[in-house]
Amino acid sequence: MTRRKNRGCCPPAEPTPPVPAREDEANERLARLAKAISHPARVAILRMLVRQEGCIVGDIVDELPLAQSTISQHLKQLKEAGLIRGEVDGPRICYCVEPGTVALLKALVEGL
Amino acid sequence: MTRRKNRGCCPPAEPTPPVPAREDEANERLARLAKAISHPARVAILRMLVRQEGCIVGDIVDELPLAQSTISQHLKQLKEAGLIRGEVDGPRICYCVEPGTVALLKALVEGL
DNA sequence: GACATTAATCGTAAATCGACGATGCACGGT
DNA sequence: ACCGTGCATCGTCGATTTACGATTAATGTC
Repeated sequence: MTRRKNRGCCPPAEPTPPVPAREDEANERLARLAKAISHPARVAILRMLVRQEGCIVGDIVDELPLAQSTISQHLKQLKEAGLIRGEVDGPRICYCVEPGTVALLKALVEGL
Repeated sequence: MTRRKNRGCCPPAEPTPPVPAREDEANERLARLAKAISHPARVAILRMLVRQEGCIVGDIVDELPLAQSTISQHLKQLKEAGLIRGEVDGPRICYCVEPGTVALLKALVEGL
């Protein structure tokens, strides 16, 4: 059994950031978040994490037809956008969604 | 008076495309739409068109600190993603939102 | 028909992206 | 203390993006 699920390794979520009042800032924020999910692999990763199916990098590598280093780079981009967070979990690293940022993304898109 | 608004040059909207059933396809679709709004200028343009404030390219060029050719390229990307549509309006070209595609984008993001 | 206006396209340069293999690093286990 | 495992980072390559000025194409006007 190599499948690992629902590790529950990702505690306190940050509060949802507010939608920027100035439109320019909202545009920048939305553009940054959109860019983070502008690649199918990153969307797939985000979905996996939302479903909490295997937040360990190895699980993600198993699911996607990409090299480990490539996955790592996609994770980095998602993390830099604030959409996910990585916690050290023993020798591994557990990624999980940052629900507030996802909520902000939804709000920004809804506000279009 | 150089400001031009609400030309109403954009008739029948296409119906909202369905959210793809297969997750891969949904990921690809979302990634493509996200990429289309992954630049602040394109978000700004989309907002202008949603508000129907000046759908003429000249108006957009006036609003943004970018060269005409650059704006034209951004418009092309939005058009290729299906988010906007351009209609010939005399010597000018009137762009407007494709509401169905915007709705699809909202649905895909909401489904994350 | 000549001309101005409007917007798309072309050509180009700099920066970024996406992918990979190879390497490095931190941690646990023995 | 030494491996082995798991992941990040580095170096590289080709492809794509973003920006601009210059040019071209299409339309309306005189």
